[in-house]
Amino acid sequence: MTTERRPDAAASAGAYPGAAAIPQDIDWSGDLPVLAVRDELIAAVRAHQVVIVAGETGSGKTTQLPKICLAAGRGRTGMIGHTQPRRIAARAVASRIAEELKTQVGAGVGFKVRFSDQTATQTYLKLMTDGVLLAELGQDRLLRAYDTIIIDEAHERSLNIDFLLGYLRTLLAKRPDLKLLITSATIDVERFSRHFAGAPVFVVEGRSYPVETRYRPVSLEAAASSEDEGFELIEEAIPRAVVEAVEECLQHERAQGRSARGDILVFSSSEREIRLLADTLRKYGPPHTEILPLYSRLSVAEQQKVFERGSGRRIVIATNVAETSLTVPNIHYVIDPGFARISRYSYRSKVQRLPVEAVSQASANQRAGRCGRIAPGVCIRLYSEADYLARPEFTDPEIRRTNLAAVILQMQVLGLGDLERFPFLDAPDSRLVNDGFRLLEELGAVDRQRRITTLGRQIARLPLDPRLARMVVAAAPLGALHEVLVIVAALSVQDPRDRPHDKQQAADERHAQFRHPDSDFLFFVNLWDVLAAQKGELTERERREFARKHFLSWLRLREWRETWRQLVQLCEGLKLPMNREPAPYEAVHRALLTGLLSQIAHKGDDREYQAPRNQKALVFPGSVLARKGPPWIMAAELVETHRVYLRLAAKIEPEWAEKLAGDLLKRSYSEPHWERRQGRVVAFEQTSLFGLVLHARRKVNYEPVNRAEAREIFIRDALVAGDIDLKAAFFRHNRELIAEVERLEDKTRRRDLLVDEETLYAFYDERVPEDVASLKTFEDWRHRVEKEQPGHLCLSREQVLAKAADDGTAHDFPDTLRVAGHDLPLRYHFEPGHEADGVTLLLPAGLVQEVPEAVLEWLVPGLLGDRVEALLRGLPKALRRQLVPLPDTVASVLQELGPQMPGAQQGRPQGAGGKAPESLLAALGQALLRRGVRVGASDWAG
DNA sequence: TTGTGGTGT
Repeated sequence: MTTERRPDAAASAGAYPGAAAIPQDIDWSGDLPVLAVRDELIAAVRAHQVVIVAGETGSGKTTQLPKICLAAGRGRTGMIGHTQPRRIAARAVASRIAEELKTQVGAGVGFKVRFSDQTATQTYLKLMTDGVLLAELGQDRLLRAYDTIIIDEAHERSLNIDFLLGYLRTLLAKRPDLKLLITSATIDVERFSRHFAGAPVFVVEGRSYPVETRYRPVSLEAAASSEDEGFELIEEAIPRAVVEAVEECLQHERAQGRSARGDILVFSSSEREIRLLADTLRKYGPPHTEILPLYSRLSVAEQQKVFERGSGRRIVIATNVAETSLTVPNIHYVIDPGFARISRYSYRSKVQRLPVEAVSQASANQRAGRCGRIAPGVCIRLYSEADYLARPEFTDPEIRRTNLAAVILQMQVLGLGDLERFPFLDAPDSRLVNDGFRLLEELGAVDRQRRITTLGRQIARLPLDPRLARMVVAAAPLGALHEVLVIVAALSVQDPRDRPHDKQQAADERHAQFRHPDSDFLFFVNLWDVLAAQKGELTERERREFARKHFLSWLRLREWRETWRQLVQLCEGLKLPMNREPAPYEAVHRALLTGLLSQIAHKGDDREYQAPRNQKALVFPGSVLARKGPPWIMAAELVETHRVYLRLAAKIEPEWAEKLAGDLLKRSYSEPHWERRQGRVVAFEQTSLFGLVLHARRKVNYEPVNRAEAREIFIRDALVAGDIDLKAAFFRHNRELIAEVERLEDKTRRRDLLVDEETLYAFYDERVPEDVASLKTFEDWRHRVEKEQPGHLCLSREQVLAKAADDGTAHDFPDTLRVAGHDLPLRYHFEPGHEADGVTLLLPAGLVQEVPEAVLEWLVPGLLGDRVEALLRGLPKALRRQLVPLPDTVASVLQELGPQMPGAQQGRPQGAGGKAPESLLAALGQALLRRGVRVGASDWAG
């Protein structure tokens, strides 16, 4: 780790001690192509602010350019900063150049990568990763620590490089004293030149041997009949073609009469395909040949085999790791099927995809170049020349195919303004930019106006993916910072688990003891606890042994620990308190969920999960949840390969997501209605997040949702309909008033006496304030208002009566009927067709015998008219005709019948005990007879 | 039933 640190560069620009350490004489020995143009380069550096140097591997540009800069007088007012895409390269280049300049690494020449700063005050040449230079922008906006900057391997076009090239272009005007050198493979250098106002380009020969390219297109005859051509190609046709190509290499070697065997490098697109090719080659390939897989995730020991020279011939089957990151020694032949997995972020599905694609011409050439380093080589391409020529010249730069949230956030912090106008070499797709902002908004790092928030600044200060940084910030208040830092550190380095192909089961068994049944994340916490406990107890040797036995990569464990340590320090700076007690599951996972809101999924049929935006996904088979499948999960990654996989997952409760989602949560309401028991208006709420329904039908108080509508429902269904438990005088009064009118309606067999509901609604609507929509708010208001106006809510008789009812009602429709000396209650009901329609005498069983039927025929005075009219209408036509106009006859007959009603003299009908009453039909018959119409008993209908 | 390769305040 760091021993010395430079003082603040900007403040000490005048007192830069590196210049004094620069050697007087530079050793130019060594036979490197770049030295042929050394003097021109020195002159160019002096004359131009920007110089582009294109050269292939072996040109010596990486080691000689810094020296050329020194010779051109650079490094005198600030360091020469020299960036590399990879840490390993930064270290290696630093030690090579330190040796050539006869200084020590960490003295005149230093390097700085994550976790290791080997620079000193006298350092005049600083190797670093491009990520480090970017990070330094935070403290040193004008890069005053440097008077020269070399961006190496610019053709790789990583996000870091593209950002740096854009930033440096803006910086050149502000720092006229700054020199910039850009090196690249000999591809597309004109683009770089144009980007920097026509900077001069030097093309330096690589020192490599000629490579003969042979095109051997894969025969797809066998695949033609297959339904899945891609499958056929990868599973059968390519392995077959590779076997043939290997044979061709061996034939070539025999024809050359070479004594030493040459190794063969086969490019492959994935671990799976490597296995497939390896199996095929072991079966059908040449005997006595070592087959070596090579890919980044391979354990260190297995990778190391590639660099240990064995005795026999070797065939190395490698992913793209061998195209840029690792140089496989002794390669005379390259076999290139022409495919690679390319990471592409889909702004539409918000998913990282890893499709297998045909590689670009640039990539194919880079692959071919891998066999021309020690001798003339042969590259066999398993595709046609026409295919090659039809391919894109260059691989899409990363900025065109990745999520841009981190870059956007960085630019916001640096105040670089509008990303759309930033001078990128290739402008990012605006849809990717929008999606980057969308993610930042989801994380709360920017607001709706896309301005960075306080939270965003905290996130930006952590050297983490924004999602992971968000988790860290959330963890402290939840008392789960310790666990979350352990997890986040693990997620930001390579998985420390080794899983050698031939010992998969053993590895899985060893790893199983650290598993948590519901969460892949807690694996890391469990493992961490065990490793932490060992620190005081076991020697390093014992701990290494433990790691080995448990299929854990010591190197990656160290990276994990160092990342964690760095994060712990930063959290202290951010004043995020560390928990001492272990955090419960919920706290840890709520914190994680803050960064993974758009990566939740809901269990569907079978093992399939429904992920956001209507996507089907599967839990990655290595997860503890792969078999179990709880209803709701979140995943650290959502990657599409053969399927969409949810990798590193944990069980969650949908309520956690609901609470965290804020404005992202969509709520819809249905069926708002009054609930008497709750005394309020409720509705069913449906919540959803990114199209996933978190809760389908939850009963909620509707008042805060839509107060106006809730109030209307409250007035209509509670106050007007009377469906409310109110012990209030006004309410009893109003109910009684309404009941009275309703009784009147029943008696008079009409439905137009009570005012309609709208009128009653209007009455309350006028009085009840806007903010009253429930029993409680209503009562609170009523108690206040009735102190001033006690009758404020009382309806008057006029207000409930639609028309004035006549005053004869009490006589015409008595409430009781006097029968056999008893006042018996009468019930009125107006509902034609109903059993109880009309008037009903409630007769105790004991009195049944005492009531003459004749009494009942007469009904009550108010109904007698209708009854008589009905009887007359029921007469045979011949009789009826003599009674027209019927209404007149009814009116005049009633005049006579009225006084004859039972009990009419006393004002009340009478039953047995008085004079026996005459039957209605008899009385009516008499009345009609007086009008000259004789009605027989059989003439009465029914 | 399984993922290309890097980088960091």
